[in-house]
Amino acid sequence: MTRSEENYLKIIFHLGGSDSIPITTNAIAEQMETKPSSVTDMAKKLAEKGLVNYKRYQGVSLTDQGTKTALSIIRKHRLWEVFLVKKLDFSWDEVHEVAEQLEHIKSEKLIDKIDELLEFPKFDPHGDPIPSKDGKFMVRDKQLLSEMPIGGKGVCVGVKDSSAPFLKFLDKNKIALGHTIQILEKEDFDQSLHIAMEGRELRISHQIASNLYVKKNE
Amino acid sequence: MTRSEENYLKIIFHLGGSDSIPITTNAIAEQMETKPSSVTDMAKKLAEKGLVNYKRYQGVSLTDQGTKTALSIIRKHRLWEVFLVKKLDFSWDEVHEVAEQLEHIKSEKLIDKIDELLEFPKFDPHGDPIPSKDGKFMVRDKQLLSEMPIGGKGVCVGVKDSSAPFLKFLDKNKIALGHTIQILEKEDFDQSLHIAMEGRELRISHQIASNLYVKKNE
DNA sequence: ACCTATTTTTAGATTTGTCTAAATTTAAAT
DNA sequence: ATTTAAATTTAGACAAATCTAAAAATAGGT
Repeated sequence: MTRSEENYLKIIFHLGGSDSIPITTNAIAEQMETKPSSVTDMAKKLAEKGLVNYKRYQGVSLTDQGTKTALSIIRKHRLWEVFLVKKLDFSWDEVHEVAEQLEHIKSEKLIDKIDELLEFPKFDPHGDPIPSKDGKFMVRDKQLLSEMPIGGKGVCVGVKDSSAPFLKFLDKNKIALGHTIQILEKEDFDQSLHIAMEGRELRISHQIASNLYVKKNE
Repeated sequence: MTRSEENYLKIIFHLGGSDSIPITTNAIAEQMETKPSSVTDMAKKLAEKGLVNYKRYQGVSLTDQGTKTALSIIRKHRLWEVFLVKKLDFSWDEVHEVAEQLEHIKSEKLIDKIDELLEFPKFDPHGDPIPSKDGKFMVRDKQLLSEMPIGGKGVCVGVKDSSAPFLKFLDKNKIALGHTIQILEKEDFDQSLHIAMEGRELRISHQIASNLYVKKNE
C-alpha cells in the first residue's frame, strides 16, 4: 500500500457511501485536493487491488477489504492523536497534521503498543471513535447542540468541524469535551443560543452550535 | 526535503568523508542499495540545493547545511529508537526498521516533545550518541573489546554491528550495555576471548569481540 | 607516457502519481 | 425525444526517482 492509496481509502471511507450510493469522482477529488481525472486513475488501481468497486461513470464504493484497510488507517490516525495530546501535551488543534503523517507508519506492533500505552482509548481528542484492531468502533448516541430543544441538557462529546480555527475558538471560550451544556434560550432571529455551562452563561452563534455534538440523554 | 534526499544525506554522513576525502558514488550506491547512476542524479540534485559539494568524477561531501540536515535526521532516528525501547518495550533488535520510518516525520515540536518525554537521552539503545538540536553530540572514549589487552577491564557501552542477528546473539548470551567486562585470556590460535562479566565467565569469538565497544578507563 | 581496468557519467526508458485539454457519458429540462 | 449542462473518462504530458546500457574519465601498472 502506498501512502497515496491509503489516503484515498481513508477519504472514501469518510465520505460515507455504500454499494447502493457510491461516492462520486468529483467528491473524492475535492477532498483529496486533486483533479477528477487523477481520481479516475486511482479508482482503477484500487479496483485492480480489490479495495474498491468501480464501474466507469458510476463512482466508487469500498469493498470489505477496502473498508478494513481504511479503518486500520483511521485507527492509527486517532490513536496517534490521543498519544500526542495525552503523552506529549499537544493541544487538540495541533494534532491532525502530525497524525496525518504518523498514520502511514507501517508496524503493527508499534500501533498496538501505543494503544496499550494509552490504555485502549475508545475516542480521540475530538470525540471521534477509535476502531479496534478488528475494525469495530463505538457509535455514540449524539446530536448537534443546535438540534437540542430549549431547556435540553447534554454533555459535550465531540466536534463536527475539527479545524484548528474552530478548536482554538472553543479553547478561548473554555468549551471542552465533557462539559455539561444546557440550552437556556434560542434567538429566533439568528438562531444563536444562550447556554449555561460549568456554572457560567454564554451566547454562541448557530454556526458554533451546529458543530458541537452533545450526548443524547434523559 | 523528500524522503529520498534525507536518506542520501544520512548515508553520506555515516560514510564519514570530508572535503579532502569525498565519498565515492559507488560507496553511496552500495549503502543505498541502488545503482551508481542513480547516485549521480541525486548528487546533482543535492548539490543544486547546497547540501553537498559535488564535482563530476570527484565524489561528494556534505556542506555545513547538509551536515546539519543529516544530523537532524540522525537525531530523530535515535530518539525514536530510545522511545521504542523505553516507552513501548521494544527490544533493541526491533527498533531500527521502525525508526527508519519515524525519522522522516516532519514536526519539530514532535521530536522536541519526545526528547523531553525521554528526559533528553544522550545515547541510543545501541550506544550511539544522540545529536542535540544544534547538532552537537558526545564523543565517548571507547575502544573495541578485541583491542583491549589481557587483564583489561571496561564497561560495555556500544555495538559496532547493530544488525538484528548480532543483537539477538548478545541477548541470548546476556551481554548488555552497562555490563563490566574483563579479559581473562586471549587464544592465540583464533583470537577468541575468555572473559569475566557480571560474575560469570564465558568465551567469545573474535568476531563478537570486534563488534563490542567498551569504555576506555583506568 | 601509455594502456587497461575500474569507476563514473550520460542518455534514454520506466513507474507512480499527477496534470491539462479534449472527448465521452450521464442526467436534467424542455 | 432532443438538447444541453455537468460529471467523468481518455489521451498525452510531466516530475521524481529509479534502471540499463553505452560512453567517458580516472587511476594504477608497466
